[in-house]
Amino acid sequence: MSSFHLQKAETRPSSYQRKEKSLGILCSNFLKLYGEEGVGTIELDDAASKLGVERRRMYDVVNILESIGIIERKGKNTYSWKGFGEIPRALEELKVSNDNDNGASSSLQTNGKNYPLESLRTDNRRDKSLSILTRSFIKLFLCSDVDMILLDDAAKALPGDNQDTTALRTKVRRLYDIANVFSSMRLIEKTYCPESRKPAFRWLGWKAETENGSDTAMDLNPSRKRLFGTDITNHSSKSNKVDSSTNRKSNQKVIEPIHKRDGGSEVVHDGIKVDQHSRYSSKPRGIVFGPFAPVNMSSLKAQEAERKRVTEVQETLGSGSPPHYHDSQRR
DNA sequence: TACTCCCGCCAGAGG
DNA sequence: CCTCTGGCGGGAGTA
Repeated sequence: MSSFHLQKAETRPSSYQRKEKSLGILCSNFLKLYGEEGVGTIELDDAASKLGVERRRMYDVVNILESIGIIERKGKNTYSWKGFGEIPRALEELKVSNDNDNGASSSLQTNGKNYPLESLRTDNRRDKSLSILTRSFIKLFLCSDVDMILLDDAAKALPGDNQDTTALRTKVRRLYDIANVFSSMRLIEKTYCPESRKPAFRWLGWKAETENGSDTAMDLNPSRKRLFGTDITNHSSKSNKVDSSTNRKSNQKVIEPIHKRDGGSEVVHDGIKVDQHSRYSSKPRGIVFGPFAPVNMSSLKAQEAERKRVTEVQETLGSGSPPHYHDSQRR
């Protein structure tokens, strides 16, 4: 690993708040930062420092965003900005892509090494599971008529060994990561399953935003569920994958647009308010930086200072050789 | 308690 | 060997 890690529990500012460091916020900041301005090239290390996060996190965001077509990997450490306009295209492709069948099917686990749908030719034979999982997750919505999905169900439905509970747990963690960034983009939204009361996610789709605010619903009619992947030729098997100890019944048709979305101006996703409108409008303003990020991204000074500070801290506790991080940071 | 999901270790790929 | 990637899951933060 290259960059400095640190920010161990004991060094975190007492004001530390986990939520401020969520992938969703990082994603929002990232999009605002590169969103407009003809910034064509994105350097990961540069982005990491500008956004005040460790490099590792950039890989998460970048891999998810690439699945949506917003950016494209150019090479080591560099990505190019494609734009939000690519989203509809990317989604359409996912919708139609005829992989080893999208998620939802039970048949595709090649024993031994569970193998996720890989086609998605996008680019080289890169098996980034997060990318694959992201695509599969999206396809779950686009190629079926479900209105909302429980991540646990999604994990079971998506490619992989759904027998291995540990693997499932890990997959669910990843889905949370993905859901976070998509929620921040308002591509999906969190809700609760009417009957089970359990947390679930609903697909909102991407709506092109026209200058004057009028949006052009792209693949979703406000509060009109059905219509989702309904006519996609190849969605064939979408249901199945049911059962599950606790709540069998799994996804499929949970319908009932409880929280009729749209209308509202801001939605709360995990307590974080997302401004529906001014999203990525223009000018990288309103960026929400993490706890130790610079206050104003244009001032590299602040960043440098921060970095220096961080380095110091690192040195300070250098000799210690912390076998295990996650110490405490009790309450 | 149940749900979230950040954090960073570390293996593997690339150069 | 070094740097870049990113799988992975422990366990802390939240609701």
